Amino acid sequence: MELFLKSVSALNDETRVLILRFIDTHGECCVCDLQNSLDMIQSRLSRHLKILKEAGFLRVDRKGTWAYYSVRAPLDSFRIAALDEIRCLDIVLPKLIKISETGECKL
Amino acid sequence: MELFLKSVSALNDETRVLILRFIDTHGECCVCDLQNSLDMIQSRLSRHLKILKEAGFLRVDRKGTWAYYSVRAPLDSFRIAALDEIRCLDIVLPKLIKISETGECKL
DNA sequence: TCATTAAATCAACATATCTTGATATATTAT
DNA sequence: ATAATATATCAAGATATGTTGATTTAATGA
Repeated sequence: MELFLKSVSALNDETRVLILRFIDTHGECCVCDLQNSLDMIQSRLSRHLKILKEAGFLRVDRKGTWAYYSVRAPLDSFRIAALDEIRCLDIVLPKLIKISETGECKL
Repeated sequence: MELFLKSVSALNDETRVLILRFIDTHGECCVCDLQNSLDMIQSRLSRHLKILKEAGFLRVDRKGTWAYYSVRAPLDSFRIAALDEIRCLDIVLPKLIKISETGECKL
């Protein structure tokens, strides 16, 4: 029950659904690119990424000071079903802004 | 997005997961039997049944003063996946107490 | 009509969750 | 070591959600 509710409560927020959809669409993203792309302040984004990670939807790969988040694999059947549903949602997805690669990332 | 979040937030409560699992296991139940079986006060139960119904998981069939709730059919793929997951949860399920049929239902 | 009963709704309070700005931690470069 | 930067965490306030007891609504039967 606990694990199920952890998954469900992670999905129970419009911001997190957007983040999950964004990373699922664009693949591995670092936090500063997510900040720019999604126009979210850092503490807010960091909080939601943590919740999605602890609920089993995302994984992190740290390279130096950067943290790259991507969809965890493999996912169990329920999380796959949830992600499938999220892929079908009619969301206006912001463009990916890759500032991290140009070295302009100064937030 | 709205509909998805409505489904998800309906699942985001231990009480409602229990109710859904109980009705899924025992089939159509009237509110007073649910009160007795699950040992919940009436307003609490009524609230959660309403949320599960509006999220598309349950349907109601009224017969006189009684209201019989059952799992709605057909369910879409996401709700089916959620229900499948709930069926696998290790829950201590209370016994069904059918007071409505013996006419002892006086709460 | 009036009383009874099942179920729904309301109001008040308690608890949980989200947002923000400030602070802390950790890594890299000078 | 020091400074700068990326990310994480904390504290405070605002909003949402759950619980309870009281009230309302609707159907039945005397």
